[in-house]
Amino acid sequence: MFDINPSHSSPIWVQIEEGVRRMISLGALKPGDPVPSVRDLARTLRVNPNTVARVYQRLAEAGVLAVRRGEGTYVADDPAQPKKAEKSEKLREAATAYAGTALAVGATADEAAAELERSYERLSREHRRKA
Amino acid sequence: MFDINPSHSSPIWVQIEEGVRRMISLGALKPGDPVPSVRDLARTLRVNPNTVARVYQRLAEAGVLAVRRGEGTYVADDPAQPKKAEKSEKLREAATAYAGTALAVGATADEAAAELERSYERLSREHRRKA
DNA sequence: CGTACTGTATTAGTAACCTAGTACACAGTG
DNA sequence: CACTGTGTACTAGGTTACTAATACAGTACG
Repeated sequence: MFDINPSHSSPIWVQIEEGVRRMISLGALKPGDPVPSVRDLARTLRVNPNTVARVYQRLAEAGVLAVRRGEGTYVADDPAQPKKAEKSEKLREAATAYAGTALAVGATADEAAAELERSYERLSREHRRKA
Repeated sequence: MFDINPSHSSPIWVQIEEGVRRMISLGALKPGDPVPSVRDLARTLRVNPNTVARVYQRLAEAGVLAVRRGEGTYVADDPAQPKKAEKSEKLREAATAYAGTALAVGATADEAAAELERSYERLSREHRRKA
């Protein structure tokens, strides 16, 4: 599936939410596909079921997942994409954070760009592998 | 100086520490220069003095700042740079985080790279302006 | 000396996040 | 029906990050 870093500063539920969205963006999860049950994913990621449940609820509310109570949770038929404005904002915010730490450790723009490319490659590959 | 985002997921003290390191990396703060007093910076950034004090202590311990108790805090004569290994690790971690959210919002590698470049530009400009 | 500025230390309180445990309601299967 | 696996709800507890208030210690200056 994907990995979680409990010692990372960003909350676990955010990491899980992004993980699921990535899987869908990359096509590792397609419309109609079932996602792991709350308890299963919690066990796999070694987190509390409540944390996963919260993410599924958020994603269902956002139109990304469809919940069939008592049966399971599935990728929505037409999974909602972030609105253009929201996408831009989040992208800009994340880019600022990355540029900020890159500058703080004394990395040049080229070094930062190269490392970004490698990360993109790696994440894409990992998700496609487990599709 | 630089900006702080209290609603951001990363702790305020991390943002401050990175901010100071950026200023030094970019030459806005030079060896021997005084940095704002704990209380001054705290007031400017609208944070608690203890938070700033903690950052200064960490940076002093790391060899980036030199504290002259009762007098003030200054950039070290030869401010320590992160070790190569540490630099690589932090860069990779930050790049992974950025690539992760970029993929989650459905951004292409090109879009992410372009946004990164803009952020680099902006941060560099801001710091040089206030040097 | 006294005053005013530095950094430092200690204690207490608040909020967010996560964990843990339990219980309930719905769907599928035998 | 019983049984199992779904999502959901609720309460309680711990940890971490930050705030708040206060006090202490060193330096500069008049």
